[in-house]
Amino acid sequence: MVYTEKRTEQELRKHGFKITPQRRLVINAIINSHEHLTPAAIYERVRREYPSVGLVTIYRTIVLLEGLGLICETHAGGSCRSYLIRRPSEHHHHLICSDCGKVVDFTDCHLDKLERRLARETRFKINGHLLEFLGQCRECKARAGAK
Amino acid sequence: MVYTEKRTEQELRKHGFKITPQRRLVINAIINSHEHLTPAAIYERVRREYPSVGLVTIYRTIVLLEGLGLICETHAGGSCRSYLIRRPSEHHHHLICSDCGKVVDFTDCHLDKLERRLARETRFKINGHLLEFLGQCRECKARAGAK
DNA sequence: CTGACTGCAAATAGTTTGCATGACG
DNA sequence: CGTCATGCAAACTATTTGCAGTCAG
Repeated sequence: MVYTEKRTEQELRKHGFKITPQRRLVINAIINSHEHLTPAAIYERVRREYPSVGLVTIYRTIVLLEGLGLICETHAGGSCRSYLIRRPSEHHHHLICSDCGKVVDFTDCHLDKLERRLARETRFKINGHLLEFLGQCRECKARAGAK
Repeated sequence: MVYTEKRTEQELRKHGFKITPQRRLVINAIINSHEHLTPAAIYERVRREYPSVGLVTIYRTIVLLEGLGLICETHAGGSCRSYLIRRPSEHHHHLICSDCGKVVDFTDCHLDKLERRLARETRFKINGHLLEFLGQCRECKARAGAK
């Protein structure tokens, strides 16, 4: 947790960007949520601590953090503009709860073999892939069942 | 090709929707493109044949076709609102060229084992997944190399 | 100090809705 | 013929840009 925060700030400094309270709050909002947040959701959270913040700053910070590879977009859960903190840089994927938005990361997708086969068959040069699982987490499953 | 078109129209009729020239053109535009098309791109193509069409109709038709499962969204290639025709309903995925937008479908993702393991470990009920590979097709690779 | 960052307001892009007219079945 | 579909205009939402003042380094 604290580590991720430190690392994110270090990365900003390393590239010559300034650490402002607004940026710090955006980073914290994303780190402390285990869901994927839309720009509006980030705005709302940052505003609780810092009411004068502008939505524009949220957008600009998102672009910045994404450019540095510190956060990443999710796709499967509705909005295509939802963001998550990116844990240290290994390749990873998400399992997303479609009810509450909770996200679980996993890293071992074993797609290399498939990727190689596709590359061979289609003669594409494959640069990457997007993999997200969608489902219901334990709690939401229970809640839905109880109804 | 023709088959897909017929099937799409049958499906519309089956659900009580009317076949209008506009709808036919939207369907054809999506079928005949081997790229994923944004609403604006579909609009432009339909307009060539039917200049009085409204962008609104494109949106409404997209929603309709998507609701019937006849087209599907792509995610990996930039815009999150790009559509492809969905070949008869088996589960499939896309390999997308990030330069020209060309799409190759593939069906065998072999993710069942991974899905079961994730479900067991996280206690999620997994409902589906999104998998897209991104790369450069043969032609774009050659063109890029030649430069 | 000074350039980068912020917040406001306004511009822009993308999408949806209300309503009168038109056309498929 | 009745109803569903269309197209226009207008409303909305989401995002971006210009600019003057502010602040981190």
